[in-house]
Order: sequence, then C-alpha cells, then structure tokens
Amino acid sequence: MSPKTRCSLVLFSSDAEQYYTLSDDESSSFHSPGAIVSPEQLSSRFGSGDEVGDSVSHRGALGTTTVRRKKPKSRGRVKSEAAASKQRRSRRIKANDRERNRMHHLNDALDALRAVLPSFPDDAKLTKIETLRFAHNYIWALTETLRLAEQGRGQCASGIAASELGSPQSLYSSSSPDCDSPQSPQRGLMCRLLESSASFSDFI
DNA sequence: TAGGCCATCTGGTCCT
DNA sequence: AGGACCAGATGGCCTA
Repeated sequence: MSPKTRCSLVLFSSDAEQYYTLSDDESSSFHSPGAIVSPEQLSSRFGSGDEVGDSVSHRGALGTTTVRRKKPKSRGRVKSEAAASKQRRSRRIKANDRERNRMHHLNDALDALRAVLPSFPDDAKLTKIETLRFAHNYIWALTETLRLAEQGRGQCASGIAASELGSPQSLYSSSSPDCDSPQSPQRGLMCRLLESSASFSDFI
C-alpha cells in the first residue's frame, strides 16, 4: 500500500529521514497544510533545547559547583515559564520524532515479514493483523509439513482435492490451526503452496 | 456513508 | 533526564 497523502503540515529537519507533523492549530501559524518548513523556521517556532537552563556548572578541584545566573528583576517568573513551555514543546517534538521512527521500523519489520510469506499475484497487500496471523499459521503449517515428512507419509504434495484447500483467508484467521485435523485448511493451503510457490519450494 | 485500516500525536510508565 | 514502549485519541483515505 502506498503511503497515504496527509494534509497535516510536514516539517523537515536536517536529517533527510526525519520530518515533523504539526496539529492543525500549530500548522495554522505557518502556511497552508502540506507546506514545507525549514529547520530554521522550526527552531524559531519552538526553540531548541540549548536555550533552556538558567544555571552554569563548573568542575574544579573541590568538585562541582553550580553558579546561578542572576535572574532579571522583572519578568523572571514569566520568562522561566516560557522557557519551561519551550522545553516541553522541544521534548515533545523529539519524542514524536522518535515515536514516528519507531513505528517506521516496526512497519519495516512487517514488510520484511510480508516479503517472506507466500503470496499470489492478485493478492492485495496483507494488513498488519493479517500479516501476523498469516505468519503464525504459516509457521504452524511448515512445522506440520516437516513433521509429516519425518513420518514418511509424503502425501501432501499430491492428491489433495481442491475442496480441501479451504479459503486462503483461513490462513489469516485469528483462530488457532487445528493441529489434529488431517484435512485442515492450513494443511490444504500448504499443499497448494508446495505446488505453486517457487519461494516456498526454495525454502523447503 | 459507515466501517476498516493506517499514520501520527500525546501522555503515562518503566528503565537506564 | 531522557529514551523506549505502550495505548488511547484523532483524522485522513479507501472501499463496499
């Protein structure tokens, strides 16, 4: 499935792989939805973490001492609240960025999993839950195939009627495979896979 | 149009 | 303090 176009504002950071998305109220202060904003604009909007902090630490022979900067007599509390707000916003943006990357990595792993699962040309891309269920049942089917092969029965590659194959959707089912049923849909599909899937044959 | 799927944001929690 | 992980909320896109 191709990435869907989103209407939220996308911000590019210095890292080409990273971008930020702002909520509607945030993006409204920039340009129209979908506008690209430079890192300079981003930092001017939210500030950087370096701006936060009102004390300086020194390391000396007697240990670490902290020298507090003189607070301005006026606006002191207002400024610190603003700085704290800026810092929270900065942390939130960083956390959002990490979370986005984390989910991208998770999706990459799901794509990798889809790539090793058998599929047919006319099949639509599996959803996330279908991929996990398919993988679960596929592993079960492989295990069963090996077990039967070890028992020397070898009856799987031929002689399975089409009516026994079951729906491919059955592999996406959330229900556990029926390990005791000799004619389970999973087994039928496994036979179908054995006969038609080159990648699966390579795997075997 | 309702429902499914998805990406993203967000706040909370746990861990280092 | 900051990062990883999680679950809930939200809104967009797509399809029956």
